Amino acid sequence: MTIEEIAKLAGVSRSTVSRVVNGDPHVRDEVRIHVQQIIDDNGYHPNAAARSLASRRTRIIGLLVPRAIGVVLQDPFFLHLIQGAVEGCNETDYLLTMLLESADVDISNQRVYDRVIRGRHIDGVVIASSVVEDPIVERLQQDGFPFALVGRHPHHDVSFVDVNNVDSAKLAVQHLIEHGYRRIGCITGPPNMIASIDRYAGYVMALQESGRAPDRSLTAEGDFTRRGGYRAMQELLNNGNRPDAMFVASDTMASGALQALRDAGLRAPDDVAVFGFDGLDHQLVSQPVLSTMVQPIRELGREAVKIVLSRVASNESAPTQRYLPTEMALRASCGCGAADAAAGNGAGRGGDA
Amino acid sequence: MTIEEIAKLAGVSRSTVSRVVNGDPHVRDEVRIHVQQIIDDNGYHPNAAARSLASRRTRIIGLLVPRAIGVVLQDPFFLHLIQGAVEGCNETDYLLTMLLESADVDISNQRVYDRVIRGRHIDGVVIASSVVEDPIVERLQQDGFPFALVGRHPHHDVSFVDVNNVDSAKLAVQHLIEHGYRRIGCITGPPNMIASIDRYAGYVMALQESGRAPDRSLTAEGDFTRRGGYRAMQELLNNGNRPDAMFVASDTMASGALQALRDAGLRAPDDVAVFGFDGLDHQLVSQPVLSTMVQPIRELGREAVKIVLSRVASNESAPTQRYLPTEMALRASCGCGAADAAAGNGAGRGGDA
DNA sequence: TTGTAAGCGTTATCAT
DNA sequence: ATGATAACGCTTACAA
Repeated sequence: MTIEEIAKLAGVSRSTVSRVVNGDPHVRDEVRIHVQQIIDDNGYHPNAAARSLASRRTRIIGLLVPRAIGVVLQDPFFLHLIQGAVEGCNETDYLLTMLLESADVDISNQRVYDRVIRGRHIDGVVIASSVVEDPIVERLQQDGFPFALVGRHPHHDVSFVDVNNVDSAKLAVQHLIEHGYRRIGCITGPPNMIASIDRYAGYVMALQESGRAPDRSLTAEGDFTRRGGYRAMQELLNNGNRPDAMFVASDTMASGALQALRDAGLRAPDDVAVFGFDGLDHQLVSQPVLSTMVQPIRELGREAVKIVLSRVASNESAPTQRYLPTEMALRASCGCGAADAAAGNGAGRGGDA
Repeated sequence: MTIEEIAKLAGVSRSTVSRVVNGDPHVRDEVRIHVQQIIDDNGYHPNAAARSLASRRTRIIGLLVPRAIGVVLQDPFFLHLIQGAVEGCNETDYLLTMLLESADVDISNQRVYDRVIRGRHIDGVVIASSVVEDPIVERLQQDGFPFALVGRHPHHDVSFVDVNNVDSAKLAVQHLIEHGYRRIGCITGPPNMIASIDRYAGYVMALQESGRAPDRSLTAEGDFTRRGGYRAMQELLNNGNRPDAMFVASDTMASGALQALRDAGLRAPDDVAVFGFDGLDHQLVSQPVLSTMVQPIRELGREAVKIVLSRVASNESAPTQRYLPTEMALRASCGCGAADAAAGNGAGRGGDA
């Protein structure tokens, strides 16, 4: 079935069929209905390649998931991000395609880049990486290809959407301080990710502003996985310098940390309080219920799509850098009691930067 | 940059450039090198839409991940499957695109289907669903669209790749029987998935062949998630009829079950032995080390891609139904001692069906 | 081995 | 509001 055949069947020109397909208002209702009928009857769907070639638009945007597929997809954070991005696309009649890099071969990733980006398979791309100095950002910038990051980027010319990780982490730690904990430790994310750096910075700032110096022996490095959080917590427990509270840079790690406490015969929050980050503890088996700093992850995904689309529409426009607000969810693990209610508490700046 | 410009720069016709780009051997080496040089110098990459339109091939295959994005992507099983599929594509210079269905709206999924499949965005599709009577299978069959399932399908006309879940589960349970356990329970997967049904069937067969009747009070239903396994195990422990061994239909669930045992103050394998399925316990925090039936998940992904590609190449060919072998990994949780070695033990039929 | 030319199925511009 | 007609950038017989 081609547009030509439909045109013939409907007794109109292919221009008219094209207009109907694309919702052009300049078609008589009578004609539109008739043509649409024939389209439906024959199960006609426009050929994507022909359409893209003629319109110079694919109506697809990519979601680039950087290497380490395993690590990445395992994190529930990504599920929400993806879901948000899919929603953002659906709302605008775009298609989302996940671009997967193979774990090992760097060359083949390069090939995928060329094929997909330079070959104009997609109109724009959302990048869910956010490691410091990801080379792909520069490539895209040079190619003048529309893109947006989920996770802030230092360069003022790069579009992104994020939460304010520094302020949010700081608020979380301040909350622990208000509880009266004296030895507040931290499990960080990988040191090459901006979110890790920012959250750690917030942790340090909160301590410093309350007149304390951060103690390196209370800090351990995780990798945003449950197992990483488990090991980091174990490490801290084994070095003989036990904290009475922990700020953990992700809920996934926090769930591992809680597990480590349990396995060590310790109780949270009585022996060690725990505060997480992300707001997806309900996806995990966590007990006690985790207190956490909630990010609007789905919104981040949607917003990233919106930004990309706006850049697709007009590539000349100024870059968009947007921060979405976070919210504290105070539950049992920080010592707030069994109350399961969330206390609203915007930490992000909100609105444009 | 278009092929035309490159041709002009190289002083050849665009056919020749096309031949070089596509690795056609009918080009003089001298010319090929010269043209390639110019291509590289100018960073030329063929336009995907134009290429597809002319060749009637997109060189993309889709990986359709059925609804419930959350449930599905969370399972490490999928990570391996995806990785395998990506590899299979890389090897053949195809692109893999993940087709995501939005969680809620059924209509939009339909739209995606039409746009992607009927619009010929992709040449073929791997379906990672495997729920009983997935309507999409029939749709694809009717449309004559190349596809392959990961997970067997009862219809003889449908191509798929799978392991023999019945036999494999049976072997696992027989192993538990050989250990001397008397009250062997089972945690199943969702009842609408073929893999669940088959594994449960294997469990029942093993019991029956050893002269026992399966006891419904020793069986609980999970959903292939860690949490689901946790709850199912709790349920069995609470009904007062404690098993001395468990066959759990996935490692993810098994890890939850082990957790439930620990939380109940029981030890594995001494109080309750546990045998898993999948072979991805190392991804999980499991203690003791889980005995499990290993599936070659990545191979399943690769193989599914291969099958789809062969059907793309010649749509007329007979459907391919292939079973890959499984392997028992006997570790501590079934009572085999701390030995971490894997005992080879092909359970699949191997080769074509 | 290389070039010529005819599509591939749309959209977009310009008349009417 | 509708219809011709010229792109869009490439592949692919077919000719040379």
